[in-house]
Amino acid sequence: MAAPPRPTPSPPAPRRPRRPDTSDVLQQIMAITDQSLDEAQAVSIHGIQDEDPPDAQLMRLDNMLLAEGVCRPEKRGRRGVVAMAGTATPGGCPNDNSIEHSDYRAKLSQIRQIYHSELEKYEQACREFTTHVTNLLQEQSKMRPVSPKEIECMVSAIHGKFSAIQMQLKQSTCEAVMTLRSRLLDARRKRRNFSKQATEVLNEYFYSHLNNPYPSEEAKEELARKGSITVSQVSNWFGNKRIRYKKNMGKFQEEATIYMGKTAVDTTEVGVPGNHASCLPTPSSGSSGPFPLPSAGDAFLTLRTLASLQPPPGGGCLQSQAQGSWQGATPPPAAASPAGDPGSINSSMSN
DNA sequence: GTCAATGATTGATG
DNA sequence: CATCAATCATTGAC
Repeated sequence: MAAPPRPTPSPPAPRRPRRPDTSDVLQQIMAITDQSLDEAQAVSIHGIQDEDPPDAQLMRLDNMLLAEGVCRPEKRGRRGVVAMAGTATPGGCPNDNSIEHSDYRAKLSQIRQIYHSELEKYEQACREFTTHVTNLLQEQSKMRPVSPKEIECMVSAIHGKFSAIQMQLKQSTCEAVMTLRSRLLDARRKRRNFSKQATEVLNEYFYSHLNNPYPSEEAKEELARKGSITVSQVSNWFGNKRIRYKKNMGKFQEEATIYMGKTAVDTTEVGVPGNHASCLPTPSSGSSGPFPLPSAGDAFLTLRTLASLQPPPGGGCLQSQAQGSWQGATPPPAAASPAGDPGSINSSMSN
């Protein structure tokens, strides 16, 4: 209340990438043509160079455009893009993202097209202007002596100007790509609800391992496969679930009843049902009896209801499971305890 | 538009 | 590095 707990991260300021326009280019060219020859001469190569050494910057831009797959027109820019797309997704590329990625690729391709057509225009303009100026100088040579050196100087001055413009183009392109990337690829806060199948699988695991809802890496992979999500999504889900369940168990009672009943039925009726129940590895330390049964924590109060709703039909350890100490003050359960296994449904029944 | 649910991110911790 | 806790940001129901 006193102070906002977290300063809102810089708002995603809707920056509009400034794309070089043809009119922009024309203006630049006009600016050049407006210059008297003397002025143009003054801005000779070295003049430009020590004004702002473009080498390093230009190289950076070039590298970046190359990396982004903007350079090398249609020459299989795919590789670069795909590789980059991969890096933007921590822990693998979920099928889910492919939509955004194709969107991204489409837009990137647009940018690439614009970039190349602009570049082409610049180059052509540069060539034309150069010939124009040389012609002019040749005309002048009829009136006065024009040294080849003077021509050379002029030409390089023009090229210098045009490469400065090109640099702007590259810069703008880089900016555009970055913006696009942060919008589409980094999809950080993009959220899509999991499929029913996924939540089902996750909830089943969660409630059947309520005494130790910490799936091992293997279990996470299995869950991820079954729910068609990524392992990190599974981890996120369990992280959220544990906390939210702990915070407000009352709210989850119904859900718990459903899923615990489900798994109980599954396991009691068929033992190992036709499915691959045994494929889901028990939690990292699960099978070896992870939990010292608590002396009835607060979990008991809410879960008592469960117990009455769900009379243990032989797999009656549901409720004791649910009192697992992970809800308590000492969360990290991974430290295997010597205590006997209260009996997770999976391990006890499927064994 | 409001609001709860929920997936993702972040910073702290061991 | 996995997890917790707080928070953000989107979704979907109303």
